[in-house]
Amino acid sequence: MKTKIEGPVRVRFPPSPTGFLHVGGARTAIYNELLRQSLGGSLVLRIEDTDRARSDQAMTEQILSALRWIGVTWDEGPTLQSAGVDRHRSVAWRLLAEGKAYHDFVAPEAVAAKRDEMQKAKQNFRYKDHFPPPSADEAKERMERGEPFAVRFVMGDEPIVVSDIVRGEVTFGDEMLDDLIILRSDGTPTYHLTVVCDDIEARISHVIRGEDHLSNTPKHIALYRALDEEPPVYGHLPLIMGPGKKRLSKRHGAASAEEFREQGLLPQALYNYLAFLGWSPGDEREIMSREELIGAFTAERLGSSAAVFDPEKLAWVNAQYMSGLPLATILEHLAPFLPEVGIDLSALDESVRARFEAGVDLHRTRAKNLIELASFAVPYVRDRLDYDADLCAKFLKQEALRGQLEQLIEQFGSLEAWTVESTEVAMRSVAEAAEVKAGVLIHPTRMALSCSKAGPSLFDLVAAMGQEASLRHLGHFVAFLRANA
RNA sequence: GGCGCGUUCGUCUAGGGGUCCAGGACGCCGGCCUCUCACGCCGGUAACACGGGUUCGAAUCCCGUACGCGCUACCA
Repeated sequence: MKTKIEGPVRVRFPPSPTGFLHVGGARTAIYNELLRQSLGGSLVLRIEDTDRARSDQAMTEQILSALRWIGVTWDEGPTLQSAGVDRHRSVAWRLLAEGKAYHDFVAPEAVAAKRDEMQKAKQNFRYKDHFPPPSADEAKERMERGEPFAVRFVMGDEPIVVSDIVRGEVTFGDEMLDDLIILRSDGTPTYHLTVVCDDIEARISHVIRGEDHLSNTPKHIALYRALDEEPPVYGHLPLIMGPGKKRLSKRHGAASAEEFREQGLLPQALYNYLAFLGWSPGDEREIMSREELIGAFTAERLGSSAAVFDPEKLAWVNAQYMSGLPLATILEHLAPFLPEVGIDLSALDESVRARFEAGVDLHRTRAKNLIELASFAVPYVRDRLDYDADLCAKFLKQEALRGQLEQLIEQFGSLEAWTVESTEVAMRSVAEAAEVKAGVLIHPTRMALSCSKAGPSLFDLVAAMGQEASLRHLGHFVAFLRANA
């Protein structure tokens, strides 16, 4: 039975600052945001930094930055899980005092040995079947002797039913229900204790997380009950896989949001693509903005089977945004990639800047990403271009071409109106006078203006470049042909 | 080993007993457009994991098998 969700909701996204924001995590964040935005309520961001050794401030910043880049917004936090350690510990003491947890003096090695033994005998292993809790007196005595101990939570034997938004009711029988450590012998709380405590503390109503936590959920529910708290509504998302439904890793291309950012993808595209990995609006829309997704999102439509991450489809979605977003938005996202190709926007005067923007607008439909777009923009701002003799080999061999291009320069130079139409008329008349097909002039001209054999329709290119820059490049190109003939 | 989850074109998915000889999208192939390359447009390719049931009728419900993934930590 799927549970219908009603708002307002209090949801959370708790990344560990131990690395980059994985696409799976990014998608979890997106669904939580979509749920919160569509139903009202709050999304709280919590940094799970209890594993101090592997966490640091830079990593946390990295994750926040990736979240902001992709366009996920949150209402509360980021709060640090590490700030609640005393609270977590006192909850463990409380459970101990209420007899819902006990002191565990068994050495980890002894447990591991037993586990291995059972594993070899192909038997199910449960801690509580082999290591009975110490009596109160024994525990007291051993504590006084200074023996190290962990705190273990008592799991009942009653089956626990998880009512999951995406999977319906999932029952866990007693084979899986085992006493679990909530406080390590060094006094630090374990994950299961901390999530439950923090979700209670933040009054979380809905926990939407990865499927890897589904089997952990009965433990969490037991903890809620032991603390006399109502468990949240759960929803476990299928995992994002690599090719062949194997675990997704860097080997399959990018696996983190940061990498896509560096590759020059638009965040709108990643957001859109990720939202569709495991969810669909039910109609035939594929390209939906964050706002449209918020309007259409319902948790009931979340899928339950694992999806393979497909960089090719992401590339297509990206291309849709490259051509569909307002120019100003493209320009904004393009800015960080400009220094790489030697463009300093602040140093450009107004006319060059206008030329640059016209060029970006003209090339955006054929650039796969922002890196490519940036390089396409170079000829619009640079005074002189460097031509490649190999690429131009064909033009170098055409002796008549130089003279024809000079004719063209003359014609272009005398044009009063510089438009797609006027330049085309001028070029065709030069071609006609020289008794060659227009293509004979069009291709070298494209090369002269863009250093490339392929590109936009030539007259669009010429119009965007403007008269002055077009003539200048053409002049340089003829000189280049002469010098290398 | 135990337990849990999953399985529709290569990939993302629609579908939830008859309207499905299974629809859309990416990819791939072909065509149109054309000064090139893209975009766009048109067409094609290709799937209900397997086996049993239930039913007049199953992609849809039930059981089993296979495969994949997850959990089974003093990791999170």
